[in-house]
Amino acid sequence: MAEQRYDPTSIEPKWQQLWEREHTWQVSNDPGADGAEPKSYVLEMLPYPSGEPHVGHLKNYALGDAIAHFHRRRGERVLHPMGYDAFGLPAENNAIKTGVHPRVATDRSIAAYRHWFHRWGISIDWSRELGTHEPSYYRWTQWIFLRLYERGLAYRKEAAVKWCPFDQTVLANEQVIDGRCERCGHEVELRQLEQWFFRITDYADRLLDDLDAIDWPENVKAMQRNWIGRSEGAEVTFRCQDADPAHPVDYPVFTTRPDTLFGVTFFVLAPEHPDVLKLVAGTEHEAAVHEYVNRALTESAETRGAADKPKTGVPLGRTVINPVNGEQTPMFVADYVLMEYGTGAVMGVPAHDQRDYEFATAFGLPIRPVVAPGGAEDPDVSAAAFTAHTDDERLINSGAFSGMDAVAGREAIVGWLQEQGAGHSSVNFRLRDWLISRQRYWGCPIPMIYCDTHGLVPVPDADLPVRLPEIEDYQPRGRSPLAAAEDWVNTTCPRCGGPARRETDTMDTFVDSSWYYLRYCDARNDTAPWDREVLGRWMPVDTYIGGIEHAILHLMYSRFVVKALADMDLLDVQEPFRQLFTQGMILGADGNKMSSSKGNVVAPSEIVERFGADAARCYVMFMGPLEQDAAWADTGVEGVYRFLSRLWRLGEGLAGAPGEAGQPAAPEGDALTLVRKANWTIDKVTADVAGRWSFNTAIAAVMELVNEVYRHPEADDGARRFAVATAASLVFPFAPHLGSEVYEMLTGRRVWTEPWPDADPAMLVAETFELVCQVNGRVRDRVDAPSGAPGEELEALCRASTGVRAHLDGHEVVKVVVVPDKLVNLVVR
RNA sequence: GCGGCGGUGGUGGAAUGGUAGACACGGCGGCCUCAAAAGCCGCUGUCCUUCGGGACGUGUGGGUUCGAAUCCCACCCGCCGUACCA
Repeated sequence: MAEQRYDPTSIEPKWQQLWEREHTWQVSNDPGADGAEPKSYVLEMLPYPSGEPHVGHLKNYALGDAIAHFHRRRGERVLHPMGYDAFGLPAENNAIKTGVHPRVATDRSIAAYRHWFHRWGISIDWSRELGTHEPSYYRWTQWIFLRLYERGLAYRKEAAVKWCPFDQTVLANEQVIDGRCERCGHEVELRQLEQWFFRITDYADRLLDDLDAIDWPENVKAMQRNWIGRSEGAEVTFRCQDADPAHPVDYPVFTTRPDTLFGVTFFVLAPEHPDVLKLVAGTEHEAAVHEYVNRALTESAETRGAADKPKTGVPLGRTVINPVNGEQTPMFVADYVLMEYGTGAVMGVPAHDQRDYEFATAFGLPIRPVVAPGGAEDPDVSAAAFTAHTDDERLINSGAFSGMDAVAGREAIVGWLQEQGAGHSSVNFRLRDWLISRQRYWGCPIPMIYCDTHGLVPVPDADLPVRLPEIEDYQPRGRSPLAAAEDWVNTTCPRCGGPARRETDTMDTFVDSSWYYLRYCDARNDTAPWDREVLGRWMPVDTYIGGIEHAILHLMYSRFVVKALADMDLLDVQEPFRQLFTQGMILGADGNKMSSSKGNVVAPSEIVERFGADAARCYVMFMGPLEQDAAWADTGVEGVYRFLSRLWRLGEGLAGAPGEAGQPAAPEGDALTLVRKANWTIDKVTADVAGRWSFNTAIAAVMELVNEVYRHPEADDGARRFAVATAASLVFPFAPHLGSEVYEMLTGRRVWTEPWPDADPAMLVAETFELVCQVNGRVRDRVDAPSGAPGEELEALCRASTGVRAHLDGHEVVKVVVVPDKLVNLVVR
């Protein structure tokens, strides 16, 4: 007889075809008559279709699939859909290079992704598939834009914006990394342009506060908190009278340290501050200030932003009045003050702020300490003083406030300012509004029209979608390529019918992906983006899985959009993603990030062809903790393949009399050992998958069970069959084809219709256990002891063991610690 | 600076105050074979050993505890995020 071998190339297509034919993973929006099954919405971040999927995708979707399968078999109605984030720059840049329409290249990639998701056996409800570039989808992206516009949450304004000279488009703050374009790495420039924004800053407080209510990794929450950057402090008004005594001008500043107001010795405006040039017009300082401002404005964000750069600036020859003591304080312009944060003006307190200290030192300005430990009169004003803080910080040199505790002093000073009308407590955020317009072709058109008579007019809902026109030339030229599509641009005003022009910018693709998980709930609705009631049956996403790189951008934008839609009474959740899981990266075998230039890229297609989808999937789950980065090892896949082969061969050897794979009634000897091990495995895998997402140890447990079956070839077939069927059942979420195959061989049934097994509590305990015998906390022996034996009995067994007796000689036992069913520790002197 | 995470065999990792190193890779030995592949079985933290066992061992130094990889304090190193944010 020829030896049978595990052959994934015949097993896997068989099950894939069956699942496709029977739409096995399709789920209805109708919960059914009883409606008793709890829902579970399991979602992996949708892919950007480019070329073919890589191993990171394999891990992402294998991971989510295991969760989806597990929940289904625990009796939940699971929504597990798929779509494509199809608009975006890479396809467009490729079009510029090759002349191939971005839609053609994108659809080709989508086909490849779809193919591989089938080939990997991912359990997707394909009836809800979508692409964000389809008019049936982006129609509703535009619809959402219009709703935001109506609420005043989408608006146009001119602002200094980040411009990528290579991609020829503006970028959101979040898309600028270290002063460079997130996509192409080119240094960004600042440009004064009129652009579309979403008013995400209106939601800053809620975006911050609601983080406490969601089950997300701490580092992601921390990153979002950081990005939102809430600072509590005060706004304080400094008045400038000497520029034009008849018309004094007030300059408010934001400070987190109002308690240091008496320590202000200078006052600084950002180079971009609109009043800088006005203040020096016609004075001896004008030339120097002009030169300084021009240099600052042309400097790249990266150079200017360097924190270790020495402080520079020039005096304005003007003064402002410090409201707390009436002092005339000299004004400067300096590039360490940023126009985009606070008011673009800063009060300089060199004794209590590192940057102000550096500036004061460079310009010979006085340094006046106003807070000191214990109220000391002559405190340290060196740089070291910034980091040394004590519990007892008191105000000094602060007029009537001197002697007060710093915290109380802060409140007192703000209260006084408020009475004088010179300030008030205030909260400042780092978060800026979301710049969403892009001067590029391959995106969702912004549904707005410019009419000569009526100005900005929204496209009526009935006219949606505003379709992306066909164009010949994708080359960006500082304005949207859409502007060249004259037939499309020229339209009529929806209000008066007069000649009008369309908005030619497209939306940031993060707008497309900020709501796709809502559309899945009701993906084929063509009268509305979703039915609110249907949405209510699925949202929020219970488990969201993706890479950490979206910690800020996508996840913050989605949270904003959901909150805005909730405020419009269009849906009923405040947060889109209840639980978030961020998976670690798969690195190349050399431990580096995979990249074609390093030649360390692992193509999942090759792995799947050589070892099968199940082995590939199991391996990426087995590599280590899912949230951790891990380096690829070919030998690791082989090891997992070996394990699956062993399981398959066991199933093959036992197949023949299906239907008898339940737990044997009264197993003994080897059979009992196997039945116990199987139940232990059920318990372990269930806890590892449900409780702590520890898939590597779950798979290891099934390996142990398989090894145990090999170790007991003489056990009766009933017990072996039970153990092997259990292994197949438990491995199914990770290796769905093999799990299905082996389970069917043994039982004739489909494993995914079987409920997730429950461990038999009676089989989780044995009549004896290995008692660990310790002396002074060190293991000296191990003996068999009856389970549930009383402490005295365990102590006696421990004292009697040879290993312990050798260490008891001539010593007095002063204490005995007994851990039932585990160990005895004798403490001796 | 600030915030988050981590440091365990040759390697990936396991161990949520109770047997450190599960499982897997790699390595060594054996069986099967004419041979190989595949497969199966055994050994594999370090050092010492009279072969019974013993000592040491989870970044470093302290502490708490009968007992610490795990908790506490201090420090060293690494990774990730963020930063002239007033």
